[in-house]
Amino acid sequence: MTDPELERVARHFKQLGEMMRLKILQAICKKPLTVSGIVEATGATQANVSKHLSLLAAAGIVTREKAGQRVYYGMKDPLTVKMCELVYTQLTKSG
Amino acid sequence: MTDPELERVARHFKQLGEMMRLKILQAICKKPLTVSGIVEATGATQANVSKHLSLLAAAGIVTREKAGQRVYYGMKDPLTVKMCELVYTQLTKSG
DNA sequence: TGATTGTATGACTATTTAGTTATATGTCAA
DNA sequence: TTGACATATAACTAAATAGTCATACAATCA
Repeated sequence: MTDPELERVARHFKQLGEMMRLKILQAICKKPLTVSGIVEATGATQANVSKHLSLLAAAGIVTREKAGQRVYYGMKDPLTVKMCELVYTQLTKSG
Repeated sequence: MTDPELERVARHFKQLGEMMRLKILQAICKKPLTVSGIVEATGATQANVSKHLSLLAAAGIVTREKAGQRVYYGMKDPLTVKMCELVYTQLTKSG
């Protein structure tokens, strides 16, 4: 890969390198949730969740769909969840 | 996953979320290289490469093997390279 | 031994960014 | 309209960390 390509891949991984964001992804991995739903699921503040969702959406990791005054966020690519599981089993395997 | 588990997964992804480290991984993904070999391959300074390698080793992403005064670093798990490729195709797919 | 080479590390700076607070924006109901 | 609710964002603080420079440590060779 060229440097710009590596840069993009790194930026993608960086988004997955924050526990709060993984928590958010875990909350929406089954089905899309509203921001307040995610707030409730994660226990984080609304502002913090909203900020993380903006980053995740900008990175193309989550989808965003307005429904009235609510906004539903969902997983864009099932591969992301798979990757988290892969890393998890990889970690538990090596102790 | 529990919070501590998510924390570990996040920490792992965070290591992959830096271009310089991806560059290093790309350099050693075929076969292990010495630190100076990686320095040459990446163009980074020796101190910087060494620091990143310490982090990667601590995260269990690379292997470390001394051979005389040289130290060979290699990929610990081929899955890591697969993941990078997955993200790359995922990104190029979505533009 | 001393000199040299390969690797690691401590101290420092600058940058990035997670989280908070307060507020703005947008949407619906009465 | 007004009021209530849902989401986004600006300003800020504090913490983490990439990169640099100098130097320490370790292993080899003359």
